[in-house]
Amino acid sequence: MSEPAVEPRWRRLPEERPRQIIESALAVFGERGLAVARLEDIAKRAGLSKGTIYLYFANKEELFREVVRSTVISKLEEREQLLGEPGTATEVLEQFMRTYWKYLRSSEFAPIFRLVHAEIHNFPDLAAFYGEEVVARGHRLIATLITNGIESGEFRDNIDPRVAARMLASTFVMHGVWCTHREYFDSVAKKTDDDVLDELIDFFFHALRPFRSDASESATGPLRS
Amino acid sequence: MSEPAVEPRWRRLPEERPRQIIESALAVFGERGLAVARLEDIAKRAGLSKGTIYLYFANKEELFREVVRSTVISKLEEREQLLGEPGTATEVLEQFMRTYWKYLRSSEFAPIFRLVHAEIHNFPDLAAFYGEEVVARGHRLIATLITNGIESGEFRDNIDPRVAARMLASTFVMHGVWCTHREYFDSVAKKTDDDVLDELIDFFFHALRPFRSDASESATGPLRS
Amino acid sequence: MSEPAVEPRWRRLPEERPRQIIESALAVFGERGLAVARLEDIAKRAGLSKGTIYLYFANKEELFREVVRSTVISKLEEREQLLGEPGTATEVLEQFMRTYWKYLRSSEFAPIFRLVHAEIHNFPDLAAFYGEEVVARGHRLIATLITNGIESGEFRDNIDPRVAARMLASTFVMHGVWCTHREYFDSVAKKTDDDVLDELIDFFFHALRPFRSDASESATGPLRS
Amino acid sequence: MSEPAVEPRWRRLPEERPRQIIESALAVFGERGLAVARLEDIAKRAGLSKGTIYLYFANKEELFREVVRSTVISKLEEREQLLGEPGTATEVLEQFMRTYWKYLRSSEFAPIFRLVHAEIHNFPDLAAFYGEEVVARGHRLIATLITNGIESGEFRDNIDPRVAARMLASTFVMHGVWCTHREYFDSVAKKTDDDVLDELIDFFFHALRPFRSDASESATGPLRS
DNA sequence: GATGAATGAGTCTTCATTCAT
DNA sequence: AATGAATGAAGACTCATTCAT
Repeated sequence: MSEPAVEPRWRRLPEERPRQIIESALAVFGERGLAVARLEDIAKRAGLSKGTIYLYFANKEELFREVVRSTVISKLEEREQLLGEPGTATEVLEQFMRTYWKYLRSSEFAPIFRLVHAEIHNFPDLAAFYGEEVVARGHRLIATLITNGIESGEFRDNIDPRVAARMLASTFVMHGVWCTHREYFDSVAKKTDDDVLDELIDFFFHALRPFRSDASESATGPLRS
Repeated sequence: MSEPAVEPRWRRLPEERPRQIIESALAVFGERGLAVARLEDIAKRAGLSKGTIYLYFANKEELFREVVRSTVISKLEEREQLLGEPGTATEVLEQFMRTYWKYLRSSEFAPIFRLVHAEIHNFPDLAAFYGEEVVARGHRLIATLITNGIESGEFRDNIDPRVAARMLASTFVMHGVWCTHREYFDSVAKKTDDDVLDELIDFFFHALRPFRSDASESATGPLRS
Repeated sequence: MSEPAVEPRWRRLPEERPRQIIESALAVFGERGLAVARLEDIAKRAGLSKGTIYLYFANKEELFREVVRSTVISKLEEREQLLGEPGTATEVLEQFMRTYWKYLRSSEFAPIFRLVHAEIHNFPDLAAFYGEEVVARGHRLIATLITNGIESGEFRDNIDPRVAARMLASTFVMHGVWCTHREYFDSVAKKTDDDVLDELIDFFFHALRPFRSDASESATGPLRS
Repeated sequence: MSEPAVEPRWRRLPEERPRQIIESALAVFGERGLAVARLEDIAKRAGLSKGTIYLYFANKEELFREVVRSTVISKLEEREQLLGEPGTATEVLEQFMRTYWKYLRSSEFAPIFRLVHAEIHNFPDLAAFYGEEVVARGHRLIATLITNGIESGEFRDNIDPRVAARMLASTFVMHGVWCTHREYFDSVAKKTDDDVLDELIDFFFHALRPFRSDASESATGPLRS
């Protein structure tokens, strides 16, 4: 589970296959959901035939598990590396927000979000895995970044970093979802991804700064757009 | 197994049937998802037989549409009434947050959230309906409350009310989801719903207030818990 | 298992269905074997559609179990009634042999024999059931008839009735099988069922009688045919 | 799982392959039946890979034919050699019964019996082959032995040797089957193979002897056990 | 010769939908 | 209006067979 992203499942060989299938499955599961997705479509999209999937995954459910696990795991390490980056807490946090947003806007996030929220109900082990390794671990990372800022005096000290971390994460995630379905949500309909990111960054630095400031370097202008 | 699933005290009024079915369907759809939910289970839970559903709904999909629509609509009016309430913007906004949170923690919200996000791809019309009537309309309501506060000087004036509304809504919604699955998310695991609500209220008033203040009446204590 | 032949499986109604299906299944299973038989063929032969079978039987295997059980059970009681019949031991035993032979030559026996010997391997519970309720119980019945004859002096007393019962049963069963596939077994190819029955009866009375007799009433002629 | 299933000491001679495969196939077919047996299991048991079987047999069905044919044929010659043995008819017949019983109790007989009776419908050519080469030929052999005994005055002369041969064969075969599944058949449950053989021998010499005798050399004791 | 990955036809099984009662 | 038996289309899964290496 924490080994290199592509565990040799229960057969070996064309080292490509499992990854090919998982990618294809992520797309199809993400579009249709676990129950509606057809193995045949996954196979077709991967350029394989139905039966081949069964050479690498015991069944549909097991494939689903691997899709969630392996897609999620591949993101975990790189995220943590931010902690070692040089710069002020403000700079590092802003960098984190930009990276985070990029992930939330990537093609990987939307299907995973849908799958997790739609199906994970029926997979308690996956839910526990996702809750701990993705959500909680993410929150702890953000909390650490904020703590750094509090200690350096960049952020106000009357805030619980863990609470603030949740505020940040929740806001970013929901905005990611809304932006993915821009056509349905007029709140973000006319904004670009970058507009929205700027709003998010502005809002959080305002909320975190010890004093109100009408102008600042990165979150420069007033929020009122 | 051959008796009616629920005690047939008095035959319910026929006009109640559709509502009965929708309630039952919301529960079952919410638990299993549209694709996996079985009409038979919905019927059984409603104390009816499979065929009866077809007397009131054209098919499974149409039933699903009605479930989302009618569940959602019933919430819309009452929400808007807040605008007429007396009190300062701060008081009204806090009241809104409490009401909102109560809804997010009710048994209705989780299934609807799951359904909408799980099936959104397959029901563009529902997505549009939900996006406009629930999300956008909600955002506008919040934005109005915030605008009132800005105009009264209670909130800082360098903020876009519509942006702030989104921040608030996104935070509340995601926290609602996390609290629903507390067992998997250690970030909120040890907190009660009321704890979390207090954090949310605190955070937002801090973010909205024109000047940093270390103590305030409603969001009294420091955020650091 | 010992209730009236047609247990109401796990749904009720058209009291005919289960029996219809079991009869059809006996034929198809008997022809093709459990693995090769197609549910669809069973359904078709019963004038039903595939899905209907699943209203009465959980799956193919369970249907198979019921086929063996119910087909076999229906024969059990009537067989035992012979014990109460009037007449000399010789007369009753001959009557038993005639009845037994009739059953072995009926359309029910061949498929059951094939099924039992081909498939029962994989169903230890069925094997135990069949071994006890059919084979052992049959042997005990025959042994009782022979014991009666020994006590009356009709049969020789230096024979173990239980051993003789097995000899009789084994001979009858195998001859039943060979006669069913007459086309392949020239040993019985040119004989009618009645010829073979006469041979069986002759042989056993010769083997059981205390003294050699060159002529006798029922098993009259010499065995040499 | 990726090593050759059996230790690859020396590569076996290629000419052995077909025999290897047939032996393995007999075991697997015998256990599972033709339809359920998987080529892969046969290959694994033979220490080969699936594809290799196709180098020697056109397909599964052809392999099955060869299994039955070759297993059966190997027994045919040795059986016939009994005819040339020295000794009285009684001695030779008893020797035959012992040899026959040994075969029936060997690991080869049970699977072949099961296969033939299970699949006979689908392979008329095999059925004809088996019926003639095994059953009929066996009956003729026994009939010859009995004829010898009649002519020598050892056996009674009012018996049709061909009929008696069938009686003997049927009894032995069914007892072989019952003994193979001792756990399910209490009639033979507590007896050893040798006990059963003694009973069979006793019974047949009693049935064949011209006069009742309470004691005899080979089938000495009374049958009553 | 030998391998085993890949294929896809063939079946079981489920369940939305229909309809006679 | 209500029922629930019956239908049959749809999809997961297996495994004999092929074929590139």
